[in-house]
Amino acid sequence: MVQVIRRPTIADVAEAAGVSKTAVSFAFNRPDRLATDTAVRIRAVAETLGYRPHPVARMLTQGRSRSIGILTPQALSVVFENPYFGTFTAGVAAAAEAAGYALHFISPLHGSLAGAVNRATVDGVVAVGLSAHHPEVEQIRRAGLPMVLVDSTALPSQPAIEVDDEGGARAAAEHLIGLGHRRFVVLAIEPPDRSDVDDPDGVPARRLRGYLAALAAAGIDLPHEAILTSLSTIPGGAASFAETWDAGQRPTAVLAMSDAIAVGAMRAARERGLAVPADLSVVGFDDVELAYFADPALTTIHQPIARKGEQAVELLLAILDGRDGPDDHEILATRLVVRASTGPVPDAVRRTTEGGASGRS
Amino acid sequence: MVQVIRRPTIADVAEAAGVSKTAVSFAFNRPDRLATDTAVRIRAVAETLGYRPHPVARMLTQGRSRSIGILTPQALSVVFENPYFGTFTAGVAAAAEAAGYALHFISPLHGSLAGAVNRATVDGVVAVGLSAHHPEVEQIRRAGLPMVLVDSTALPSQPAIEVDDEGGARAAAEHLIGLGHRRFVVLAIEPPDRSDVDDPDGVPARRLRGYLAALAAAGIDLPHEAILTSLSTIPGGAASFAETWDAGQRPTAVLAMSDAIAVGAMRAARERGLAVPADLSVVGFDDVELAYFADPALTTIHQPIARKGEQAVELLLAILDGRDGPDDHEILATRLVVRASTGPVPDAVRRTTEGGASGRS
DNA sequence: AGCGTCCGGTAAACCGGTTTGCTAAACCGA
DNA sequence: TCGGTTTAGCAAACCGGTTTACCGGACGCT
Repeated sequence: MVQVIRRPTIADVAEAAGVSKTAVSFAFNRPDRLATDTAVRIRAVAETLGYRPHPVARMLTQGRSRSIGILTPQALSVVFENPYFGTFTAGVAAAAEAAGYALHFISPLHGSLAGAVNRATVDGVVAVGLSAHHPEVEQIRRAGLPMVLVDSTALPSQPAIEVDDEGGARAAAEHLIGLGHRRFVVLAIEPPDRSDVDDPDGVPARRLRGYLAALAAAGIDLPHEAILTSLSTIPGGAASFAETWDAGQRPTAVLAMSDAIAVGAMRAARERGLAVPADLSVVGFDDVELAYFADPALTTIHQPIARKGEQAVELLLAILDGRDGPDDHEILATRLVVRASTGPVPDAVRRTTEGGASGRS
Repeated sequence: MVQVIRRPTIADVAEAAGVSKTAVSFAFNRPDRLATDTAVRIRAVAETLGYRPHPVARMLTQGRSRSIGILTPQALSVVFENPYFGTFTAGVAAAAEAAGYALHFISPLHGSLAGAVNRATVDGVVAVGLSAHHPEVEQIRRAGLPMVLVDSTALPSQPAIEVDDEGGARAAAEHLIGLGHRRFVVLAIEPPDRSDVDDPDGVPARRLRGYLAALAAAGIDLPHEAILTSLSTIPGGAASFAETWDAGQRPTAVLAMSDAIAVGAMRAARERGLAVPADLSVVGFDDVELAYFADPALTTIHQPIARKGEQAVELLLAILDGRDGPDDHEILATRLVVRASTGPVPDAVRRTTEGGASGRS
């Protein structure tokens, strides 16, 4: 005969202590409503029974879960490989913990982000990298779940934390132009979802606009084939650079949309006998720890990653508490950090291309 | 007059469709129990009302949350700063997502891990870096929550995924000893909780045992003051090395318990005019991406970080499904990866200390 | 003594779903 | 025509808590 272990319920405790369920509930949540010794006795009984209030039942009555969701358009297993996300999450966690909220990660389960959201027991959501006109976003809004967008242009009615990606990208390109470079290759981030490839609000599109604006201002044309796309990983960046180089393109400077891609490009370049920055300049984006410790240290665009996470949660909590409306948009600044991966265009190249404008060899 | 937006319940849908709550529930969960056209009609009504079943209510009746918890003894904001954790989490997420489970992070809220656990709506827990005899662990077990331990020696009755930390540490020390080093400093990881400082099952203690075993076998004594402790971060490692160096100790080799600490030590060493590995050899632990891209590339002990996360979840799910008992222990291997941060002991030092045994100057 | 308050505690409704009988009508074969 | 089997749908119980409304007794005051 198997001893069935059933978790004790509030009714079990009530019976064992000879009181009502109400009394047990009060003993835990409103001890002032009970005589001190009664409350103590009830808690003692509960302790010996190993009782702990069922969190789900508690949630149901209170209507709050005291946890917030992080919505990612990609599987967590890929997203967490990116150190950028770790830093962002640290910021999110700092603000959430300070307010006593736990973190719940929501990623497309079995391909359906909407389905995952419906399963999730959260009071609100921070969505990262999901554009405002995304169908999922619309569905979540309809479900009445408060949400703050990150890394996506804000809609008027949709709260969001914005970063000046375009300005940062412009600064990156201007830096290289100032060093005399005129043959570029852009290593872009591949959007997680095919449908987002041309999303004008997405981070890739915003950064591309910044690059192109600076290049155009300098009279430089960037041919279509000088824009390569890959996942924001070191291998992804390496593959992109390898593809363009092996196809015969001979850029002197690489505009990478993430530090991971930049480091991958440097690796692929080194494998092809190129010295950075003597033969090739590389500038990344994000300024993660990797950028500082890469060899050579990576020139990149700094953005306040952790701060972004904190702000998103703070805004979300403000909305949850009714302290703030959905129309609060803040734009965080970016800035160029010059390290060792960028330098003047090689003399040999300068002589052959003086006045040239193409990124092709 | 404010329009109060109340989320529609199953009763609202039932009324609007002119059926019972049961019918609505069946329309979603057991369409075969209903006439096809009725089910279709009900779902249409639900759609126009914007109804989605309340996940908490659903959990309550089904008794499952379809999410698993990650228990960390430190605040998430510090834990996520560590790239090691990102990789581990990626492994956890891969296995969890494959099985349709979401991830819920549980960290000590307001200092109480037990309190946080009680709030959490999870089917099971993966606890990282929590020793089996920790009071919190005992409490969770009593609460009947299935749990798998990681980075902690297993108790017979407590399922766990183990890594051969001691063997790895021994290999690290033997590598340096083989290069002729005899003056060491150990940069240890500071346990999150003061009460865990002397936990013999913890990762720091296991790695220290490995170091000491190798040193003892070579007849080398490690003085007490040659063991420094810090958080497992780059600044932490830098501070530790600075402290020991500035106190006058002159080691030729550093045994760092994590790659982050190792990189921090290299940084502090460089600031003090030391060349790695010419003047100082450094070996890390974990083999995170940082180790590969550090300058110089870090010699370290590789452990299968992501795989560890996957295995932990797989074991947990097996227990949840009743497919497996709590007595399944697997020990994952570690191995030395030699890169550029270690080299032979400097000649000058060798001459002066031939036969010496101390880590002091 | 009589009246109003406070104290300690309880019964029952409620949160929003799922699941278990049960019933009435439709269907079916002999 | 009639008993037996499906079929379609419903009422009510249930999950495990919280919260509201109420009640009896002790206390304090005039």
